[in-house]
Amino acid sequence: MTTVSSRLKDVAALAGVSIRTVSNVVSGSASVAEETRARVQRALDELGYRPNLAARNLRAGRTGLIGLAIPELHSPYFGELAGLIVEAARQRSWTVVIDQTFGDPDAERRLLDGTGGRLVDGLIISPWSLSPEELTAQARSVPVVLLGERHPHGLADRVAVDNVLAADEATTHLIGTGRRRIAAVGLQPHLRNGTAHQRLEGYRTALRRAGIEPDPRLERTVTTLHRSDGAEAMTALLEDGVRPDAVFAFSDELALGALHTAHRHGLRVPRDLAVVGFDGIEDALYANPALTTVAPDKRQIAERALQCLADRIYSPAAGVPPLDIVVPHRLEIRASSHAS
Amino acid sequence: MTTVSSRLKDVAALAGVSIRTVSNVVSGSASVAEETRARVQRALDELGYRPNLAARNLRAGRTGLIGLAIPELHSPYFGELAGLIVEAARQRSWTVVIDQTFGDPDAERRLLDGTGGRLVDGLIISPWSLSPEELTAQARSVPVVLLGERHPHGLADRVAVDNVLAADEATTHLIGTGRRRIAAVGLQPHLRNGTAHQRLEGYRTALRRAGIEPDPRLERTVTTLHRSDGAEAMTALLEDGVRPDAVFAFSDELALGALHTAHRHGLRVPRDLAVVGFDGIEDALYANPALTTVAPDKRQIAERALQCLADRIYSPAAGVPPLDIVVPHRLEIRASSHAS
DNA sequence: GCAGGGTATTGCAACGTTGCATTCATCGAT
DNA sequence: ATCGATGAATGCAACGTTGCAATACCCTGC
Repeated sequence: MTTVSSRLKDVAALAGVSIRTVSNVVSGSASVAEETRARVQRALDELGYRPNLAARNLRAGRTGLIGLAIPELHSPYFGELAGLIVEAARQRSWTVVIDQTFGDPDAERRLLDGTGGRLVDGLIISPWSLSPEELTAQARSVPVVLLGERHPHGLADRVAVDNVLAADEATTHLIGTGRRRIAAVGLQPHLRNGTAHQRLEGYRTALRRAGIEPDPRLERTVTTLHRSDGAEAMTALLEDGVRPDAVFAFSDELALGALHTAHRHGLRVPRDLAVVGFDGIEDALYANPALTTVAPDKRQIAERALQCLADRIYSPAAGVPPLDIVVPHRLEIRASSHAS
Repeated sequence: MTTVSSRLKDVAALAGVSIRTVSNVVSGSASVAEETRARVQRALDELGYRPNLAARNLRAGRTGLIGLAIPELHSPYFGELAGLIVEAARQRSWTVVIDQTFGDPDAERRLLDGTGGRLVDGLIISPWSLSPEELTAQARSVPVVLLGERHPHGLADRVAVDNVLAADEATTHLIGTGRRRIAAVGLQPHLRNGTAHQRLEGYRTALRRAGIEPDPRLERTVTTLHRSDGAEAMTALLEDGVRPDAVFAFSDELALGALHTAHRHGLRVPRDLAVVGFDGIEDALYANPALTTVAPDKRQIAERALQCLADRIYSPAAGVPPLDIVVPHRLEIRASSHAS
């Protein structure tokens, strides 16, 4: 049974050397005689020494923690993304603390301005309810990387897919399968979040290019991006009699909800209705039928975001302008949008 | 624009008082004259003071962090659970650091014995590959709560549903819909994890009670609990010609994978095949058809686990024996298991 | 035999905070 | 007038670690 708590001091006493030498052995940086190192190592093992991170951090001025702020962990997209970020962070010897904002603008603001203490060395935030202006207005105590949100002259790096292009591709694909009455599900005018707006833009662009005038009755607002919202929007679409022959949902969850409602109403997918989602979550692959989706390269999002943080944290050259990193996406075409 | 970093010292200098007085104002514990408090408060605001948590933690011997170790964040069950735990932790002013073990026994061991430093005040772990014996053998540097795993004479508190009972209920429900050839998907003999074993036990008990002798060919092993494993197991079941009329999957993901394969093979659910899952994830509700599932009360799991930690951390009475907390579950009956 | 250069080890100080004890002033009770 | 009690503010020390500089020692080369 190891001791609950032992410090460099205790190890030093046991090994008959100074605290500093033990520290040198632990860090492995300075040169230590082989014999001494062995003796100290034995003492370390015997006492089960574990470094006190609070002390280490106090000394170093760093905590080794980075924050990840996302709207909600239970949604598949953010769950998958968070998993990749935690993994990538571990490779860089960082630990991730996760905060859920639930789309609350105050929570997002609080995290950005660092209220609540200098706990983290950097912050990755997927903003939801803050406008681009607000995101850029804050003074920052730590480097920040924004996920997904566009910010013209921001103070922070940004990593995201090209939402306009991706939405355009998805819509163009649907047009290519012969659809003409394509609904867009996922507008969120109540939020200042720009993502939905960009996807709508891509959707309309694709329609116009094909000579189809966007029909406002086919553009549907949702409260959140959950399955239930997609189900409700689909119900409304069917009841309003606008007779869509396809749905482009701004998230896979919305698409899955729409799919569910379509089935309930006896529609056959993709014969009567094609469905395309956005996010590339794993559920999409196993939906019935398998859901076509725009899949951002999430692994690369995680990687690039951490790379940005690392650069800012370890080389704090104040002059470097914020980066705007566009990660690739792929349109995964599956059964839900095959030609009817 | 606030200063990037200011300490009690700086605030004290600006307000013309001692460091200690500023500390008293910040903590609000000692008595401070109203006029002084106001002046200090103004200085605090002006400098944008944020406490240095490393220093505070070093002094207090606590970090205010708790660890959450789960196999993987991207699976819906753990994503949902993690979200609830993060939320419940915040209500107790704790911050959660998340670790993914990916079922690696070494990773689990490392977390339990505290290698890697005393970062957290407590640990919630959902063990996957460690046997009950190993889980109890470790000396612990911090309080630990186990999720899901049974451990007869453990050193740690445990929070879980009654797996045997829950599996029994699910199987009994299937029998009640007239099924007789009920497959069990999710055995994991390669892991020492007891969960699958308990669910198998409940499954067999229910069969025998109904006078059905368990058929080994209907009991299927999986590598992990992902959708793909469920899909593969279903494929094997169909190809082996054992002709099941129902599937009880030990996780919802397995069930969704099985559902997917069943559809591909032209089986109609629930007419030709009934499917029941386990975990109560949100996808289950929106599957086609909606998936019957055994839903543990996840919110209560999160609450009780944190309550255990709080008790151990704040009242470290060494004598209190480990608790074994059974949280309720509900069998959510949906279309996937309606009578054929 | 001594300068010069390396290796091995050490002590001191500091990171920013808070517990404890102390100081000083004020006020009411004796 | 004196004492004790109370309120307000402060100084000191310590939490455990590591950067820096200093020390002591040994070896090589002239």
